[in-house]
Amino acid sequence: MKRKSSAPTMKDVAREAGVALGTVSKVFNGIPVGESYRLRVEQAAAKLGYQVNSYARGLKANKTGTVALILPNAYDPFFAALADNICQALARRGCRMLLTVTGSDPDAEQRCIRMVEQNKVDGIIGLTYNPALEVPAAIPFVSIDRYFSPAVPCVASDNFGGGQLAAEKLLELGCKKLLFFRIGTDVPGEPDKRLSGFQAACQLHQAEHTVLILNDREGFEPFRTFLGEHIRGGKPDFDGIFCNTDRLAHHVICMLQELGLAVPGDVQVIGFDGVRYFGYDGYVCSTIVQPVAQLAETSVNILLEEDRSNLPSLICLPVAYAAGGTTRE
Amino acid sequence: MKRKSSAPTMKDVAREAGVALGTVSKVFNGIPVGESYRLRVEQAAAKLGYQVNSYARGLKANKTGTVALILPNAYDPFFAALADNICQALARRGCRMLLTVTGSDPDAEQRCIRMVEQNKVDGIIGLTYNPALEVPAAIPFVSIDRYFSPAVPCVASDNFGGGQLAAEKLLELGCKKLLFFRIGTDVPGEPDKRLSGFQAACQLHQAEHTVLILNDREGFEPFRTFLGEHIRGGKPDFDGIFCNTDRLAHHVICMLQELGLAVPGDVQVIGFDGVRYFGYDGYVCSTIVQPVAQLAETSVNILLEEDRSNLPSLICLPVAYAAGGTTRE
DNA sequence: TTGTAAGCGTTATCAC
DNA sequence: GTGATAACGCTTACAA
Repeated sequence: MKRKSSAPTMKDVAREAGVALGTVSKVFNGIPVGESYRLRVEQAAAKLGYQVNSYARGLKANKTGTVALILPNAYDPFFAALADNICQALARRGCRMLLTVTGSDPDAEQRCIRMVEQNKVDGIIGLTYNPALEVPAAIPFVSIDRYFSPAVPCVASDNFGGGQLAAEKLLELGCKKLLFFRIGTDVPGEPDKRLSGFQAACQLHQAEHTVLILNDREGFEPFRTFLGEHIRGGKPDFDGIFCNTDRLAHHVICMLQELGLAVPGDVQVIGFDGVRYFGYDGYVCSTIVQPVAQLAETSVNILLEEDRSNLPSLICLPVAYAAGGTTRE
Repeated sequence: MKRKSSAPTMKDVAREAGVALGTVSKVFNGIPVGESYRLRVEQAAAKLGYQVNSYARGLKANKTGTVALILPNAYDPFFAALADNICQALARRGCRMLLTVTGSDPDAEQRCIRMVEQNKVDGIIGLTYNPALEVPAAIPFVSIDRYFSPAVPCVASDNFGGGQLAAEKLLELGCKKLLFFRIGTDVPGEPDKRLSGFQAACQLHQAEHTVLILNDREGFEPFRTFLGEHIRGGKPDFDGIFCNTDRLAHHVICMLQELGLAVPGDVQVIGFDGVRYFGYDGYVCSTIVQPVAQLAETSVNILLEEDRSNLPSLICLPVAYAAGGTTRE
């Protein structure tokens, strides 16, 4: 019988191995130690099932090997993929991930930050919508999709390039009259650039285009109304739609079909995000795919970068077009 | 200027407030203390932006307010919903969630367990496929969807009831010849009961039914072959299919359509899980909905239960049928 | 009631 | 290269 019932400590290992406490510590920190000692310690540790207590270690070393990820939610396919990839990227670096979801509530976002602050995490990766969010200067912070200030590194997809790409693809596929649809929050963010890129490409190619932007709380119905109003004699005024997100694209496609239009026959639709059925099957629609894995990897790399004196303030990662059945190939 | 550059400690607060260290501690632990003292402490803490260091606290109290969730991945819509709901349920109880993903790799699962063991989490919720998984007896553990032993509480949907419900719905909707399709792991788990329930209902109603079970690594193609072989003259040998998961249902529906059959016109299909488009839009198909929120809430409640002497070994939560366009209503 | 002091498990600094 | 010893920030008896 070992002492109490609690987990074995370094002291136990030291006693078991017949060495000093400090020696055990060195073994577990990769600090050179006599071969015979190391073996004795390792055997004793294995025998006792010893695990270093990372809290005690964190208390002393002021590093905990834990990073917090703050997300609006974990069920949205894009966020879910992000969480998954970030978790893996962190694991590769020997870190654990604390996940908090905010429900897009600014107060909850601030609470989450405070909560993880207590936990002495080594860093925070946040995808947030609180325009007044106070990020603690003491903890490394990386923002995804939202630029705060030069001091806070932001990692995002090349949203501008993605918007361009979408427009060019539609034109290349024969579309003559384009539509841009967007629905979302008022809080400015990198994704806003999708429209800019789209417009830039349209201008460059002198393509007719219309823009419709809605706020979250208005719901999808105004799009239906708009679409309905622009169909004359069964044929639409437009033949290509770029939607700000795959989710919107999906809704729009359903609306078009309900209105009797064929996709991609009458109208071609491209979304944004690269959402797949069940997370890993085919694309839900033709789309501009965000490089989720690179987004994750990059965020983690920047967050864990030792030299924080010279970090980029914005990194945009390349997107790619993927056919998903709602464009004519 | 405060001392170093590091975060303020209780000692700083005590000095600032002009009280003793112990008093500050009491204030932050809700232990009664003189009103005037409490105010002084609170003001000082606010002024300094003090946050209790939960690692130091955990070191002493042996409670960290952190729970680990071990999942095969975070991108599968069901797992993602689970992660989201468990995160919320934990937050409601003042706990944080450490998320680890294993890629369904048994070794990775064991590694995750060891990793979180180091972190002195207050408990572990696991959805795992390692049949030989060693769950540490010292840490409260709740298993989702897989029964280990009477000592390890398992929380699951009422899979048997769900299977029954699916069969009954199909029969009620006029199906005469039923099919059960399943694809998945060999590791036994609660979801296996979906078939048992389905068969029980078929027997009860004396309904013809066929069962096809595949292993993950065989892919979906055998289903296509099977379906193709059972269509004569454009009409199928069957008119109702219950698929083990919504994902399988989705693939089957695509196959049926490719084979020229109408869903739900010629064949009705019911899946299992309750997967929604983009996590919160409509159901992907008619389905037996798992009560994800209750699954999460229940797991957390059992995990955090103080009295661990008398825990249930298996809890099954009620499922519900939801129409999703692949059945005739 | 308030203040004091002894740890919790590690790491880091020294003498040996 | 090894082994005492003093922190790290907090909780908690216990003494004032």
